Amino acid sequence: MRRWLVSSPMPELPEVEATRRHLEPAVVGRAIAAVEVRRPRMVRYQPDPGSMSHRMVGRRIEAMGRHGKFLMAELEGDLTWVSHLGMSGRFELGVEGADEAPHTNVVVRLDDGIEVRLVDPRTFGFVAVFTPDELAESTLSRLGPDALDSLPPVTSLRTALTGRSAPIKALLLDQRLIAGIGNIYADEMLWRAEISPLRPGGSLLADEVAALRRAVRPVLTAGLRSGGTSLGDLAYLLPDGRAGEHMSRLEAYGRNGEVCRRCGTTMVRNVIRQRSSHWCPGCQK
DNA sequence: ACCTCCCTGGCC
DNA sequence: GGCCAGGGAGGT
Repeated sequence: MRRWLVSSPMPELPEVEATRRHLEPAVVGRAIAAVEVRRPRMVRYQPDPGSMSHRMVGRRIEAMGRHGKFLMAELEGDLTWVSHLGMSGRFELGVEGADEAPHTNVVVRLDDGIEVRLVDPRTFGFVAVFTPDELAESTLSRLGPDALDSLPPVTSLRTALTGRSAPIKALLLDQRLIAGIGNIYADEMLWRAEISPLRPGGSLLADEVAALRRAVRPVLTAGLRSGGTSLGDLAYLLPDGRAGEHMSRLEAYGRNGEVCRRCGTTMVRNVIRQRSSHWCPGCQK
């Protein structure tokens, strides 16, 4: 199981997007035949948790979307099946009756016998099915623009950061500002933009905001290339123990005590808002 | 705007 | 045996 932690990153935006691409062809157009909730805790923010299965069974899945780190399947009848992978969740596709991974907590069986399985040891992830009203009151409606698909222009970002005294690292993680940036990739973006995670958001100069903005897409797409690859064949990757590539490509996250690949300074780690930050005091100002 | 909690497996 | 990882909700 150590292989999972080493070779495959947390389910941040690139991994969630890879999941969406993996699931989409299997689920869109199919009807839901059965839902099995083995860990009730995984069903959350649902007016009546027991009703989730009832809301799902018999409905066709019309589309598969993503906003930030949330996955959304549009169900016929104006319902939205929302899921979040938390920090240890993943979706697996399997044939009914075939081997399943430990911690398979929710199983959604489609009308062709394919199962969509939510595997999540730490159960920080969740699923729910919302009506339009419930969706409008949920966290999803308060998410900022998606970091990958609709990153705001520099001027909007500057406005959003004006007067903010919180460290830029904390603001990057605030899903209401930009949706989809998690702890690993926030550190990568700040390294790339050569900005210290401790800098108050409002202190960033115009060209620094621009540099940070320019760092967002490359970092996420790099993660999508390698993380997506690992995710796609994860079922084979785990038993074989083949190492994924993504961790070795990170420039900041987990590199405290190691030498910065840009300037040679020893990198450091400190805790910002209860989250670990990894950065280079030599070139990140 | 901040802190605490949730949860499990890996690791010391 | 105890600590650590962390996204997001809830409380103050």
